[in-house]
Amino acid sequence: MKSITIKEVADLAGVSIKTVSRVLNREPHVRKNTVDAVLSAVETLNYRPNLAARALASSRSYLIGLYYDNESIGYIAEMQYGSMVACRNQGRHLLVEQLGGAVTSRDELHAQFSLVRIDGAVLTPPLCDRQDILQVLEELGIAYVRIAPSDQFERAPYVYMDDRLAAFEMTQHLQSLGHTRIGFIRGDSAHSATALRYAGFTEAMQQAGLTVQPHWVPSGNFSFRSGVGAAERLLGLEDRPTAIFASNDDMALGVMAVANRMHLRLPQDLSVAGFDDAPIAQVVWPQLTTIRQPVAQMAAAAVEILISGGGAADSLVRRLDFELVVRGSTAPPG
Amino acid sequence: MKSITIKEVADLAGVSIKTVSRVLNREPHVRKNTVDAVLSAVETLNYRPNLAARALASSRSYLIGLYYDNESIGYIAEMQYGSMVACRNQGRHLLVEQLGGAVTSRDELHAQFSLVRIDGAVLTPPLCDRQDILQVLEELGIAYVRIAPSDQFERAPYVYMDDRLAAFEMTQHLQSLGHTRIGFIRGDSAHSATALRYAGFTEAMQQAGLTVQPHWVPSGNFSFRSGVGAAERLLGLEDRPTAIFASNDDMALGVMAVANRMHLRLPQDLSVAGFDDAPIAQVVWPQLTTIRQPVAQMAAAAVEILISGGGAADSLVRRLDFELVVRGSTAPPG
DNA sequence: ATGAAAGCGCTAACAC
DNA sequence: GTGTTAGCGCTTTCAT
Repeated sequence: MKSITIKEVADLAGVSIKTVSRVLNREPHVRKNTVDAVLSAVETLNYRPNLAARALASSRSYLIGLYYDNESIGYIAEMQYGSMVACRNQGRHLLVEQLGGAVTSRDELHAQFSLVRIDGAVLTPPLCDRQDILQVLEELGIAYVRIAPSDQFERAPYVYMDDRLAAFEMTQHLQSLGHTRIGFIRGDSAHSATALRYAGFTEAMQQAGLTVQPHWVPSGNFSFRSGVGAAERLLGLEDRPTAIFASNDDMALGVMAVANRMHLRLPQDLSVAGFDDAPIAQVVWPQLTTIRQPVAQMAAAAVEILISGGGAADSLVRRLDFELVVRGSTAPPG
Repeated sequence: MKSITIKEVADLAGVSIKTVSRVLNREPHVRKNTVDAVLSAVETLNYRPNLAARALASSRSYLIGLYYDNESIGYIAEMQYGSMVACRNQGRHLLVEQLGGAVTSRDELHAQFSLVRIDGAVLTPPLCDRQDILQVLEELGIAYVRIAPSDQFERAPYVYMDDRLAAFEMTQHLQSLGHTRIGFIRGDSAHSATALRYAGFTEAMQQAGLTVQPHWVPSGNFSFRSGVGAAERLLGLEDRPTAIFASNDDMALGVMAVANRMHLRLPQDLSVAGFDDAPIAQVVWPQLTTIRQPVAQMAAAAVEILISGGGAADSLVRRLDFELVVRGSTAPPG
């Protein structure tokens, strides 16, 4: 499987290999004629540069690493899709690695990042907040972009969406339907999104002059089961809410399960809203009103920042827009 | 970011770089003493070989590619997880690429596989049956392992699970609960699994002396919506079945949605069974009885075959075991 | 059992 | 604008 090298292309085009290299890397100062000759030689020979050789010579690998440690399979998959497409568009390739409990010591992290010299790393939550990882990457001089980090915003480029505003708008949606007794299920307090979404909720409630009853704001941990628990508490109350806004879809599904079991009709007897737009949201009946996160776009933006290699300071932070998706699970009370 | 090279290790260990290379590659004919000296030098310098250099010199890349084109996000994610872990265990890294409608021409496929010279490819369904891809890989001399291919079994190594037997056992499970009127929803006929699962179903029915009513065997396409359609037909019948076996979970959920809407109680009025054990299966109420596919294990096995580089002919095919997962959605009729 | 030398295919630095 | 030369860090081949 002898493959074509730059030398053969140079010979065919009647130029030196350096010129071929120039053309391939889109360097300036090459005559149009020469460029054409080289490109046509590339074409006829069906030449593809050898990535390993390139990497060795230029100490760039043309590989971008996506690192995750997240139980939500759909979230990761969408991240991967977004970053993969962005990589492809930029002539890069995507390396995917899970960085779980197993890889924790500094040495292991070093090994992880030294073996393949990726050109840049995309860190998804919750890895984006792991100090040890950030530090190792900085020590190794590997560029990284964080997705939805929760602090140290100055430290490195990042992309995010406005969780607070999204929760605010969802709450307003419920209010606009006529709900005043609105329950809210908080998520895992370790996630930064939890505080933001809760803030958006309370803000909308206050702005509408509605009280946030403490017993209408149970805490879950983003799991289906925790949604069930929270819903049992909420729906067991005498003055139970007419709408429940769960801060993610899994918990919202827990609420729906409990409501079904209690023979509450959805959405007449109870409106339910979620957050994430997980695939399941369209599968349940009624379909779940939720917030669509621009997950794939965030990943793509991260890759783009990485490849553009810094650039202007204002391009180092990218906010992407969410979308309020109204489906059948929310309706006027009564 | 000057990193440590093999030269420095050799100097510290007092040997030549070739000897270091031997130790690192576990080549024979090195004295125990020398090995120890090298390893300790590696340790103290915290040396990591440069993948690009290795790849260039040895024309191996230490990269495994996982290729997919599948709408089921959970399936892919699990595949990725399985192959990633296997890669990590073998000192390889995983490259993930979607090969959708966009990449179709022979030239594009060539480009796709020539740019990064992966050591091997894992082809997931439905890519495992794409002739053009197989051919390009063969032309380029890239080893590949197919997951659950539907034909040309002699052509290359593959891993699979026994869909027919799984469907057979699920049908027997329903029969053992006392069901005799069992509906079956077929999947997309383009998928090889469809015929296999249907065969398992009919076989179990015949073996139990039960008739397979043609109007009890509607076809879907593996989507939730198609499950809804099929269920509407089945449950609208006068002599409707007491149990429905949908050939994947998404369609089973469609059945459950229709049953709920018709105020049928699950599982008393209707037993529902699925196939796949998607995450959703545990989220719905009642939880879905289904078949757990060894998705991650199949991917891991594929990577292992790839890395072991062929070996004995009988190691080129690996069958992995499914698991019948009985949950709340199936029960005796009545 | 170990080492010296010659590349792998490309880019960087410098000539011209 | 274009070419020449010297590596990048490793493995391979062939000596010893």
